[in-house]
Amino acid sequence: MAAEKRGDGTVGKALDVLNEVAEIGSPVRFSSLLKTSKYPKATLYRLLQTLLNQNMLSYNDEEQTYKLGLKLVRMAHAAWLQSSLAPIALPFIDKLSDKVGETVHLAQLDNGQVLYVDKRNPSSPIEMYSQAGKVGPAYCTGVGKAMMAFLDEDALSRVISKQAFFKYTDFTITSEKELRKELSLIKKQGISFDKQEHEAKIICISSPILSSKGRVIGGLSITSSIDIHSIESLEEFKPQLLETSKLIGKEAGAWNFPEQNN
Amino acid sequence: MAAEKRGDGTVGKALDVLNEVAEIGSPVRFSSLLKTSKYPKATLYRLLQTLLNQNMLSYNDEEQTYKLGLKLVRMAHAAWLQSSLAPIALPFIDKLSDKVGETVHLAQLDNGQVLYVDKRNPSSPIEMYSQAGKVGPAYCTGVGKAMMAFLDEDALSRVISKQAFFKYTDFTITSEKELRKELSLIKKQGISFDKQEHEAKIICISSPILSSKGRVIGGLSITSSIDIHSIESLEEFKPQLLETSKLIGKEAGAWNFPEQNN
DNA sequence: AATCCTATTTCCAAATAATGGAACTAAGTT
DNA sequence: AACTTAGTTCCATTATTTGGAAATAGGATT
Repeated sequence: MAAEKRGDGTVGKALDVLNEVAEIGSPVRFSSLLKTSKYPKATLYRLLQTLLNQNMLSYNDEEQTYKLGLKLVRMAHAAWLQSSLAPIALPFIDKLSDKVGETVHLAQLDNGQVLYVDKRNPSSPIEMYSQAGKVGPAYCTGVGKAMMAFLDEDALSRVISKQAFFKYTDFTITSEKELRKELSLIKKQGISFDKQEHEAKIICISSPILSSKGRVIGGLSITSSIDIHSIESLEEFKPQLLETSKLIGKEAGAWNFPEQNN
Repeated sequence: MAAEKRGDGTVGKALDVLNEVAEIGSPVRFSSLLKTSKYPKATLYRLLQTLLNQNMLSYNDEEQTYKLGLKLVRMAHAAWLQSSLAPIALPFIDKLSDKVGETVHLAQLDNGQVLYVDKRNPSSPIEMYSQAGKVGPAYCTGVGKAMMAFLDEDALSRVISKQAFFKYTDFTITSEKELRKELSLIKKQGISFDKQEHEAKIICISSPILSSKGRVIGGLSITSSIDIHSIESLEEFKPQLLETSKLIGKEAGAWNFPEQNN
């Protein structure tokens, strides 16, 4: 279900194809791409060749498959440095991670999803799949809900419209109504929890990172497992979490970090 | 000094502009880009608009500046997963890092440079700037030299021609002749060292990761500082380093990891 | 408040590049 | 040898890109 972009000419089409390859997530053959592609054979073929030339894709001769190129990894590092909260938040996250000894995530909202932009592991990490660059759902993660709770109605409804409300676990929120109720509670409390809503056994406490004008610029969370913590014991991190979020927000202001989100 | 790609039409031009923004490394204004761009005003303008539309760039209204977009961070995560050695090498690197308690880097050659694709920090990290996605010079890093040493002459001369031979420290190798001498020594020993050649005080021991056919697919290093280790004490890691590299090479074979490099 | 900058954005006819149906090639199958 | 399937190339038509120039916006200066 690739997003359709209107009217960006050839560049748009090429990036469309690139996205398709990214979404498939594993090396793909031409014919396989052709089946789901909205472009005719010759066009798709040429777009792939161009992307290959540009090192945005790489091609495996033996298997005749295309996959994303390393050039993207390089570019993304630059993007991460100049466009994410991570470099600004780095020292604060290090400190928080040291203090609490648990997994810490830094996230931003991107196109209605949670984009993790940094992560700190404790010395003995719990098994969990997340990394910088990974995206996750907003409606059933701690950071996602924390950020949504502090959006203005306009931005919020845009974000909500993009939620899939897939029931990952028995505890996943699966309707807009439930979600909005939860969000207003979060806004009151200033903090959100993930009570095994996305992954079984995984719980977290999160807070939004707000700019000086009160606009959402990111989210911060401390994650653990029910084998180690209860929601109640996670709640003890609340002061440190809020303090760190505040410091990051202030620092971001000093760096003129932009506030818009979608 | 952006790489010129000829003949990829509009897509090539757009990616060229994207690269330019990436290389500048900080938010840029239109006029600033225009000065160094090979495209006329209106063309550059439209290319930027297209990239904005596609979320490859983001625009700061107040400052009127362009920077790389978060979409790149998302795509790169996918690229990292499907095109780098990192996912394959992950368990082996974790284990090595645990055993030696030092910083471990996993790198690949990309366009004549060292591209770091993964990194493990010890519990008490030394101060050092490197991350997944970061690139570094090949001629003066442990992993760079280890990988170069095992290239065939054809690939090697291509890579050497791309080296800048900038003198980072008093110990940096600054000529092709010196480098080739060093590389043949490395090939004999099966291991390379970085003796403060890139950053003062930073030393490392590295080995190449070879495919079953003996072709270079990556490099692995254990890094430390002269405050903690001598070159001699780093050398004690040699067996573990070689063992890990071998295991990763074998695993990569099982996964059909491609062997080409430039 | 009028004028002059300078930076950014829009316009449009000419130039160029992209398109895609169809034909072709290569590699495997019956 | 005939047939299938997958990938690549061709080329006249069509659509997009191009870029000089003009318009606009936002300061700064008088």
